[in-house]
Amino acid sequence: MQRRVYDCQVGCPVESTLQFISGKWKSVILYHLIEEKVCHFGQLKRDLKDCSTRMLALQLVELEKDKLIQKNIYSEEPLRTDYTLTEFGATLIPVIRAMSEWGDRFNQLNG
Amino acid sequence: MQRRVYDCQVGCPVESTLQFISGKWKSVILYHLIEEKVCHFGQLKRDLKDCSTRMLALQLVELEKDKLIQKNIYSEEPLRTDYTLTEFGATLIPVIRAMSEWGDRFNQLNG
DNA sequence: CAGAATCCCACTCGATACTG
DNA sequence: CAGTATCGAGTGGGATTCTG
Repeated sequence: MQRRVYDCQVGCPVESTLQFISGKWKSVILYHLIEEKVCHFGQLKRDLKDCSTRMLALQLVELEKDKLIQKNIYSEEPLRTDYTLTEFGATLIPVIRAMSEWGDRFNQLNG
Repeated sequence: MQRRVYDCQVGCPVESTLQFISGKWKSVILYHLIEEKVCHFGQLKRDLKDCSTRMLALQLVELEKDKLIQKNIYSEEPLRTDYTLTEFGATLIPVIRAMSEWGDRFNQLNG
């Protein structure tokens, strides 16, 4: 689950952005976090039907490393965790929003 | 270079969008086409420094299959081709724009 | 519930060489 | 110039099992 290496010396802004959101499920995860504010692991697991447990965990780790999301652990039984956007992650809202709006329109036109 | 399989029955709009732009270099190619209107193969090759010839060709084929871009062939010597956005491809401009704007801001703040 | 660890195959994708 | 063809190493990522 390496982040892709884009050459950002040349300063291509799209490549810069991709470094953060190009992971297989990252933008979908961010989308759900934007819509639902707070998400548990199992909930994301259900939302992302085709994403394996392993993949979900890996993507969450990377998003957290990149400071886009924050993981909150509650030491209860049973174990409980949730994820929220950080302030930095929230700066991506316009990007994710643009993607979801395009997808919504596409879905409307194509059933 | 398969397009990724996201479950779009559930209608996640972000997944719908990703079906079109999640290829490794697709959004970067679209970005250059938006900025420069018309691009030749060799020009894109130079712009996308870390993208191999093979990858560039594959991504262009997929973008064309998806009707996002149009390939125009001129039977001259030497061979000449160029690529432009289709109308459908142009509907993605807000998405790509959002990505490039975020990347611009990020690059400013981080050198 | 929320993940980490292992296994392992299919596919990705770069390098190289070739074509019209 | 604008690609295609072939080869092969590397890894992405699913399935499964295990832990606290």
